[in-house]
Amino acid sequence: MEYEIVDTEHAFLPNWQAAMPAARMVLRAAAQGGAGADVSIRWCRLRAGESITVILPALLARNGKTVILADEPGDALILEALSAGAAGCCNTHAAPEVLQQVAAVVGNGGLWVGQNLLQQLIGRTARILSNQNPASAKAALPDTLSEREKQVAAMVASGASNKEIANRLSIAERTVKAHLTAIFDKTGTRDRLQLSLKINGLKL
Amino acid sequence: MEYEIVDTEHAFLPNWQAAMPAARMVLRAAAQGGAGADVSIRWCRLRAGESITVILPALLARNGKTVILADEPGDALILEALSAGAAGCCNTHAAPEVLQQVAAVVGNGGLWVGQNLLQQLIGRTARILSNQNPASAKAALPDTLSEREKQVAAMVASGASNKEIANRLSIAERTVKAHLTAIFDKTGTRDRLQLSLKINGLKL
DNA sequence: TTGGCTATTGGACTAAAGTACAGTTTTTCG
DNA sequence: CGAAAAACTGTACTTTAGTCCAATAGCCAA
Repeated sequence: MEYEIVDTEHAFLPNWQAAMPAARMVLRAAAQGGAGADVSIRWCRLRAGESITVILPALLARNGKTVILADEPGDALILEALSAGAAGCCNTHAAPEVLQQVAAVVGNGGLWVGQNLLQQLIGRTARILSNQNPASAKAALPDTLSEREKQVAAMVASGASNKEIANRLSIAERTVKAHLTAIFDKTGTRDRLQLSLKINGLKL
Repeated sequence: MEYEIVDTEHAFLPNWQAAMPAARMVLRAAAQGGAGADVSIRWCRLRAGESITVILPALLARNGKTVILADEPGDALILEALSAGAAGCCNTHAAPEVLQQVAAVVGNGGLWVGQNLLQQLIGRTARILSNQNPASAKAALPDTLSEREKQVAAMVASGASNKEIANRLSIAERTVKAHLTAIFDKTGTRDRLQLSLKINGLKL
């Protein structure tokens, strides 16, 4: 349960003190090199105007989870942080209870996302996902595909090779190819990768 | 800190017992009417095949937060639950630690979303927000990849063939293959489709 | 019954993709 | 400068993918 706070100056904010009195304060310069001790969560403060991509990679190379404490957290910033590998991103001046909450979630292997952003994410993506996530990929496929073809298409979209599909469906690899030819034709795709992108909603 | 568990039959599962021994068990029929007491979180079990929209509205009309305990939680189901107003959705048989985690998050006014789904939401929305530009894809790649490799990887992930990549980068197709071999090695993928899924956040 | 659709498979082939081994040039950095 | 990493390319090879032509068998509806 070792916490490490990384910042450009050695100032321990009151809310940090309250949330994690035992945390170790480290200057950002010092945090770059060396093989960090057994830190479970590394809190890195991101000051206004700074870019995540500049400081995050060096931190991720070390052990433990990384949480961004942003002076000016915006949805875009949070998304960027999470995409880049951070386990969470919250306001630098968040209440101690919130920080402890974040620590609990991240410590258990979760990702922390603020409620505002989460609501937005859900609203924005609900329809896309409910129709086009790999699990229910079949639903997103054109009705022109037969049942068997949808089945094969879904497996291709999730990364299976022809041989794997053949084995799992107990049919000849040749048959898989036949289905695929029909699928490419009906869906207007040229190969399995294009098909995957289409099924997964990443391409028009 | 009053917990109420709503189910069709009066069976207290072991993991529930462990996570919240003081919870009150209520049959679904009884939970529909009346002005519930001061319940902070209402856990409602959703059995296999049942629809959320049928049982959730009645529960939301009452006080407290509602969390769905799903026998067969899928991404689509979870989204449906959250969209419909639930504060979280997790597996009926989730470990006690997870349930307590959920309770903590929800109790503090948050929404609880599983990590898988969250990763997907983030990946998708990040792409939407950044308008599919290659920069976002590159950011999602391991920093062990060199600049050129990230460039190639991003193009592969968007569906380009080796020849197309070679033309666009004005290098030999052979060189593209060389980069790909290194990319597969570093990312732990076996072919371009797996790489695409990984980069696009559809696969661990 | 016949025609159409689907599922299945074979052989043969072309085209990509990916690997192995080997090498040169350029860039980066101490 | 000199070492190391990255970028680039070649020949040759194995493995998948995808296509073409052709055929058998089951199911359903006009």
